[in-house]
Amino acid sequence: MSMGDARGRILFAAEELFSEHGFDAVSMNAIALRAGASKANVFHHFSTKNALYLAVLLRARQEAASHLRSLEHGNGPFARRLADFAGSHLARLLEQKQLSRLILRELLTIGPHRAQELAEHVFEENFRRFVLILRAGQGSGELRPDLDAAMVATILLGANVFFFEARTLLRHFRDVEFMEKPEQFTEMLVDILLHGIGPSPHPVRSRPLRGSGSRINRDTAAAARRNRK
Amino acid sequence: MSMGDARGRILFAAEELFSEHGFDAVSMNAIALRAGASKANVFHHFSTKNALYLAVLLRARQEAASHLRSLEHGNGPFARRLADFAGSHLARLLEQKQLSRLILRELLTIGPHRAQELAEHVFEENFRRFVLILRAGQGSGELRPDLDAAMVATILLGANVFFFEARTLLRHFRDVEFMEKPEQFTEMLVDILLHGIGPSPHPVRSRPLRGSGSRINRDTAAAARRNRK
DNA sequence: GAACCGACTGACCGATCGGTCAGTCGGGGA
DNA sequence: TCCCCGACTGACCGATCGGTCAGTCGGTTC
Repeated sequence: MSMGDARGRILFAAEELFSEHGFDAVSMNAIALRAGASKANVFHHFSTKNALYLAVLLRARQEAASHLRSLEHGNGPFARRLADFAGSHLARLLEQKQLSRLILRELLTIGPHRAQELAEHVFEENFRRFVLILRAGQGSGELRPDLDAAMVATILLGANVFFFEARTLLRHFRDVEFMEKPEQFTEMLVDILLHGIGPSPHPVRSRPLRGSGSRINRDTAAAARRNRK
Repeated sequence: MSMGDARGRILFAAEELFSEHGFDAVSMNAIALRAGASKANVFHHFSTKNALYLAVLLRARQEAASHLRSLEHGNGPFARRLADFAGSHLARLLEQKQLSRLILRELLTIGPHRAQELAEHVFEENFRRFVLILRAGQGSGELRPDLDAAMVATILLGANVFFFEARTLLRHFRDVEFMEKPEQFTEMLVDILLHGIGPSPHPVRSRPLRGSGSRINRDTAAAARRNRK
């Protein structure tokens, strides 16, 4: 929790508050209080409120980029890589929920100009990497070649993001039972995607992902977690 | 633009500003200016800033509920109903982007308590209605019975919401070509879902989803034919 | 006409906002 | 020893915040 230097504590407090309440709802005084510093000291380390916000955002981006870069381990079968990616991505959203919310908030606020910058410098690299995985799957015949790979990527990411951002809502729906089990969500998501994506004339449902029985393998998410560390 | 009474103009201005910048970033003065009224008059019609915000939010909810209720016309084949639902939902997100953003903003802010209220009073009804459509599809054999219907609903809604909220970003990605054509997005989405959802050995592929057998899915139709053999 | 109404306004309130400033303090280099 | 520098503070600034208030105005009712 408490980092040694005040600067770190300020950044941490700002990250918490900004992600929880948004930029305008958080005062520099509140940040200083939570960080255990004086307001003037906050301005000593960060020249303006906006500079502090940008510093927090920068950390979020770097964190996101570095983490997603670690997902490149993939040489296994396509289904496995897909499940790994989906599981890791969702797990990361949930683990770093403050940063995730921060970025989702940004998404709602930014205009076209900042969007382009954000797209090019931060997200496109990861998105493209994912798309390339999918294209590789198409090339090797493990994925329907007529599909738009970016489309598939969008669906998968969208499902994960929606799971994350609407989870406090979905949790209350009678029909929803998977909210407390992200791994199960990932598993079902990949199952659904695969059988829509699979190239074979018959759905590949009978073909096991990892050589176990006909049921969708229950431990892909666990495998993803294992692979990550 | 200009509605007759000042109260209406205030509500309209508030809706614009709140959805664009968020609650805390908008001052009552700004709302009054945009509405062409004095700040005191705004307080004459709405006792507090929060009351005004709630009034805007209430309108958004009612609007959302009434519109989704109009989607219940469904007696056609399952694939058609699914495409209709997805298409209408996405179209509505894009048409009413101010209200949509408003609600997405709320989702990021609310705590568990307000979430429950919001869930029960506004969204669950629509969500459940959609789930029932899916369950009906399962009952009539048009949809894989082993799937969690709520899960399928979440994926579809998530894809649409993500399309909406990330569209300023996605538009800049080289791999993404469908951002300017929501109908094409819906079509591909439903295609992917259907072939993952269809009952196992022979997926039900209803003919054209939308009235005209348009050029739209020459690729996907070809793939469907390929998959069938 | 008098009495009353809701719509509406400008001037004003205390609180809080982001940001500044002069100055205190402790540690390290000369 | 002196000096300097970065971390840090409390007191303070003008601007703006949400909200109040006394009062004006045009229309309706008796």
